[in-house]
Amino acid sequence: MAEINPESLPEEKAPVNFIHQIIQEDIKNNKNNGRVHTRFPPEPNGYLHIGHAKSICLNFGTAAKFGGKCNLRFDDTNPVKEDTEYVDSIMEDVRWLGFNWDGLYYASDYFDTLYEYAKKLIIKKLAYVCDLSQEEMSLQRGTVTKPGTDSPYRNRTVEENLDLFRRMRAGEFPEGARVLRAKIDMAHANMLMRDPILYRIIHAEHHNTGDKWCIYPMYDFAHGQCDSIEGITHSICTLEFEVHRPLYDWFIEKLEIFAPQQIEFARLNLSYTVMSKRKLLQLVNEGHVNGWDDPRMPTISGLRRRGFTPESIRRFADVIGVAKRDQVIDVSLLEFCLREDLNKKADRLMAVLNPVKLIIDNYPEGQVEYLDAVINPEDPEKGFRKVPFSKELFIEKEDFMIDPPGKFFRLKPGGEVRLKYAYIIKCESFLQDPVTGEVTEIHCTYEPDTRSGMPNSNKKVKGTLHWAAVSNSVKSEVRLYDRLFVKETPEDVEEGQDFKVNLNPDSLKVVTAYCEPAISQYKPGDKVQFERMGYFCVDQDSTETNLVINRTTTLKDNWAKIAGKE
RNA sequence: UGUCCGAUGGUGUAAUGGCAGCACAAGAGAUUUUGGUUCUCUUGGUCUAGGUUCGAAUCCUGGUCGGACAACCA
Repeated sequence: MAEINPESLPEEKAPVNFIHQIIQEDIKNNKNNGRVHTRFPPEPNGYLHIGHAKSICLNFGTAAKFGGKCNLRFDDTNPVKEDTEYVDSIMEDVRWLGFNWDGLYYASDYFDTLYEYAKKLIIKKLAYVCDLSQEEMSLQRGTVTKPGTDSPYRNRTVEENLDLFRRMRAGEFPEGARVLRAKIDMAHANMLMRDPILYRIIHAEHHNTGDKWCIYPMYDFAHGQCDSIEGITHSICTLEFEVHRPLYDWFIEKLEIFAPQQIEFARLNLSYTVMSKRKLLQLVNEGHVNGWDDPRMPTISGLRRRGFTPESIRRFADVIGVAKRDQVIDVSLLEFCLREDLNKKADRLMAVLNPVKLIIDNYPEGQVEYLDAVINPEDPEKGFRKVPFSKELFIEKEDFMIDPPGKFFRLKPGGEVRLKYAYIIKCESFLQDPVTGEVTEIHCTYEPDTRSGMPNSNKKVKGTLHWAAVSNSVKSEVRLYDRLFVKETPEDVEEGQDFKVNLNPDSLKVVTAYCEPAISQYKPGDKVQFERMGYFCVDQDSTETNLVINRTTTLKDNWAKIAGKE
């Protein structure tokens, strides 16, 4: 059984996407005895990305919704591109997203059956061995507006075809020497029906079948039949396979086997990123990112490392919907789903990422107070943590301005702000670097009776700042990630350029942050909110002595908007 | 100059011949010891021209625009 996610289970009157409408109708008509069986069929030639997550949620979610089953099947028909590294990562990602497959299969599990299917077509005079070279075949295929011409090998006898095909399998011919083709119609308006290739010779080791085979079925000759063998009732796939459907149906009909129903939907596109495996591979290979799980990548493993939760991704998949028109989803919707989830779950902590020293002149030298701070205001049951407060603190440089604009309600000369969970302070003076003018030290006084919880703590001040004690903080390496591309559509480039010109040079900035001691209790993968700064997670690169933290995303920042307008 | 698919606010997605709704984004306000959260409100849409109908986003026809298809890739 595919795991049921109660949150994504639609309400009685919730809108139903067109695929679920079709399935509801099928169940009503008792098609397949009301059985619903889907599958997620990746090729193990790369890592899964957020686009795959949409498909995974759709397939597993559909099975769960209708009490059906969902398989995981690796469509591994091309040994030169595939690898067990990818198989492992795909299984990990699917599980992490929260799904459990019913059957785990490989297209290569069916190579024997597929071989028999091919022979059956030969016997039915519906397939032939063709000796044309790749170039010749491409020439004879015609174009979308011109019909192709028949291969001179099209009318070989059944016996000759059977013999040649057997010898292809036996390894008697070099790679590329011959192929097995379907005999359909070289003048068909659908190019895919112009005698497509069924089998080709590849003398390569397969990650699953080793050296058992030297001929491999084409995806088109494998995919539909694999679905059929597994009894898949609804083969949900992306739009580009719509033109393949007549071919799949042709195989099913001629082979006289169970007929799954293929339904196509629009693949996901996200603004400010690229989604094709080829481009992602390029980013990895050329070192623009640090591997498939780089937190800037739209891969599942990248999002996981960035600090996304499976819940937020499932919610996203639910919210974007399913339809047949091309969709480009604004990345802000993904961020919304993320914040919505993290806001409920993430423990609050204070950390200063861009520090400037603040000294409270009238606070006793050497004194340390341990103040109570709420762990998560959205989840009061989590209680409190202790934060050490003392005379010398760090605050964010951006929280102090010498001559601020009107709506700035942070710290300024002569101004008052609250230090969160602590006291109200007043800025008395500040020191500047004589050369750069940069503020190097801020001097304040505090009002002892304004500590949080004290009677006078209700005093109204405009701003509240987070802070960290100079001598009681944990230093950590914080990786500030931003979107990977500066352009909404990275592929949108001028003649002669490619998508990489739109790479964001500032997609990663590394800083040293001062964090309250409570950070030490969190382990790689744990998620927290640094108050006023954003959501962060502990990275796997952390060691005993060097804590590494990723910024998952900033908080929604209205001040940035106001400041930006001025 | 082919075949197939598609077209609803900025972005997505509903409405299945009967009041064009929802989410994100954007804008205004309230609350707030996170310029977060929460709450209230606002702006803004049926590609186009005909036809069928009492009534069309929905059905029909033409056009326009977008996408897919000519790998021994999937």
